Amino acid sequence: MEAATRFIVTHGLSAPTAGIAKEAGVANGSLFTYFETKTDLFNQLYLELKTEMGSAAVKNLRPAAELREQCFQVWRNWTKWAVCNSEKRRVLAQLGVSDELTPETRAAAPKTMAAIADMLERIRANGPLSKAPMGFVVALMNSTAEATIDLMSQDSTNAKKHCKLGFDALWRMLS
Amino acid sequence: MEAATRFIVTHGLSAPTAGIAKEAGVANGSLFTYFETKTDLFNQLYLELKTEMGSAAVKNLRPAAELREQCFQVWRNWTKWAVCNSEKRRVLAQLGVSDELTPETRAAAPKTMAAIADMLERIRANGPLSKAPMGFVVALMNSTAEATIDLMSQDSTNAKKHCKLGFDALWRMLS
Amino acid sequence: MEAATRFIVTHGLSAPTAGIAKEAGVANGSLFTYFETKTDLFNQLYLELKTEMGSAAVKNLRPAAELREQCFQVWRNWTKWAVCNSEKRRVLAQLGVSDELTPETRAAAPKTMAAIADMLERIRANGPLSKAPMGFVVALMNSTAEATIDLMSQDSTNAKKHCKLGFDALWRMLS
Amino acid sequence: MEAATRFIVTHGLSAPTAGIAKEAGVANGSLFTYFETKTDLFNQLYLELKTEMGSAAVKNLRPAAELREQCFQVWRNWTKWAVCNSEKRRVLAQLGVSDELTPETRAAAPKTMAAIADMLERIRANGPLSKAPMGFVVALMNSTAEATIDLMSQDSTNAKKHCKLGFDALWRMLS
DNA sequence: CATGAATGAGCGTTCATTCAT
DNA sequence: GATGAATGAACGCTCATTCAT
Repeated sequence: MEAATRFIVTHGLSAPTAGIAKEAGVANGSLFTYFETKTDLFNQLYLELKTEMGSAAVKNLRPAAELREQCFQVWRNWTKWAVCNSEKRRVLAQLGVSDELTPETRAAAPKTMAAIADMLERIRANGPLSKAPMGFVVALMNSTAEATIDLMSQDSTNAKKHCKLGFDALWRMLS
Repeated sequence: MEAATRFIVTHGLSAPTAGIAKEAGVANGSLFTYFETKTDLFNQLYLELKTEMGSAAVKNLRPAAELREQCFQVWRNWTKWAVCNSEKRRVLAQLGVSDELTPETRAAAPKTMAAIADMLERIRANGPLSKAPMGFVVALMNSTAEATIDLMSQDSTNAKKHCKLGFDALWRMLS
Repeated sequence: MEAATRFIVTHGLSAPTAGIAKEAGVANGSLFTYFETKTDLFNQLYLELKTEMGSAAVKNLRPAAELREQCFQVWRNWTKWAVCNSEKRRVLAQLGVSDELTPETRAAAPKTMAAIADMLERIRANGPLSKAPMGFVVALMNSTAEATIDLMSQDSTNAKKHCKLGFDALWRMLS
Repeated sequence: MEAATRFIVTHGLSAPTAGIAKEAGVANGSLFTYFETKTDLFNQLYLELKTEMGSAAVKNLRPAAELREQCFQVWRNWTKWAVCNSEKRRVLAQLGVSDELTPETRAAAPKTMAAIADMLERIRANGPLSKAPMGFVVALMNSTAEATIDLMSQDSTNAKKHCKLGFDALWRMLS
């Protein structure tokens, strides 16, 4: 899967399975010992990366802390992971918009970020978006994060500042 | 190009050129009279759709009006166009993340929304994002719009309300 | 199709489509311009050969002649065609037992030999097989012909004699 | 080999060796401890089935009995075995026409039915086929048997009657 | 310029066979 | 001897692109 991530970053989702196998140092046929089809590989990879990202985001989370502080912690974790794992993030983005993901995968994806959704739910409840659907709020957070991560990656010297900048923007929206 | 849009929506970016040609009612070979390669078609299509969207967004814009009102007008135009032209929007999204777009195309894309960028520039100047790079602000507006449009499409009965909801969220971020 | 026949004779039904295409002097992809799939090619080829054989068998048939004479004429035509077109016959045999033929093809096959079946029907009516199902009588004739053709091919010097020998055996069975 | 028979019936001769091994309850690699190649397995299987059929056909044969009666006994044995072992018969048929059988196997095959050939030889000697090659007579008997077995299998209620019907047809040819 | 048959490189996948354990 | 993961050649089929008409 690491090999797949590496190879997809440079060759896109149309990367030949043979190339992925080679990158992994195995014969092309061997790939199909582990994944029934290329699509299957993509789906598993997507969930693995998504889960990793979700786990990274909730590290060191103190449930007792203030909501704003909790959220900022998640934000810091999340953006840091994305900046440090830009390949994984890029592949995640590509897979997310591809039409290779099965409905099952799409359905399983939100569960990897359930803890964050819970937190967001509590934030939303008392703010201006109290009547907006959760999906919308999640989408807003997601896309604000994406923009922030892009900015942090482009100008990594000021990464910390940008991180805060993005979070403040998010918080203005939510509360 | 209309045919391409229609066909790509249902078949994805891997749609055979022969299929696009058939949808357009011409011979498969004829397609290559107008576009050197499939990639070329994609690039031209992307710019055309982007331009159309940009033009739609600035319709009826009154430069004399208040900034907030101007921005809301753009927002209404934009989201309405996207809801009414969901096929075009979908294709635009697919092309945007594809690795078929040339650097030239990516460079030319912002110019289609120059008027909006100008407006955004003025809004930003006096707000909390005054020190953030323009690209970041544009990305925020873009992604907020995307989320809003999704919401409006899913629940079109309350489209107007959702449009306002999204705009308010955006405005909170920007000012 | 001629090329397919030639190539299948030497390589069996597992002959690569690329080989068939090359034998035909076209690119491997071109084969699929004419036949949707390899299976499709096999089905069409089967019916073509079967039809050709059926047509050959009923050449110069005089409906006014005695039944025995008519039958002998068919027999002579049939065995001669088979001996002269041993490649086609061999491919026909291979296709006949393969599991590539669709039910449609199997259903269409008897129609190519309808005239012979009619004749056989009249012969059977007054003989010892009057109560046997037509399918059985057809199978008997078929297999007797096969054995005869093999004999004629192996020892072509006495082909004519063998042809008569086979026919007499058939006639003894039928009448 | 039983497993191979079972598996080939449902999957054809292109059945994966892995499938055959699984059906036999052994690891896929183990299959190659007993058979050097897949072709080798096919050849051995063919001879085994052929031998079994030949043995079944000559059961309870009384050399003292009249030729016709002896032949009928063989005929009854043979058709009964084939009807009761339709899987084996089907596989035998598939193997017989496949191009996997080596010349050695083809050469060894007749020996499995030597006793029947002997009997047939004596029948032929005094009949209308006295001058026909033995191979031809064997082929006739074979194919008549095949047709009869098919009929018996399709309409097993009247199996006995069909058996007699087929034998009478054969006998008319031979004597 | 329009056509559409022809091209052939390239892909995902299969499977007989090997071999380290 | 038994295992089953690993192998890699081979296959059927697709499709962007070409070009003679």
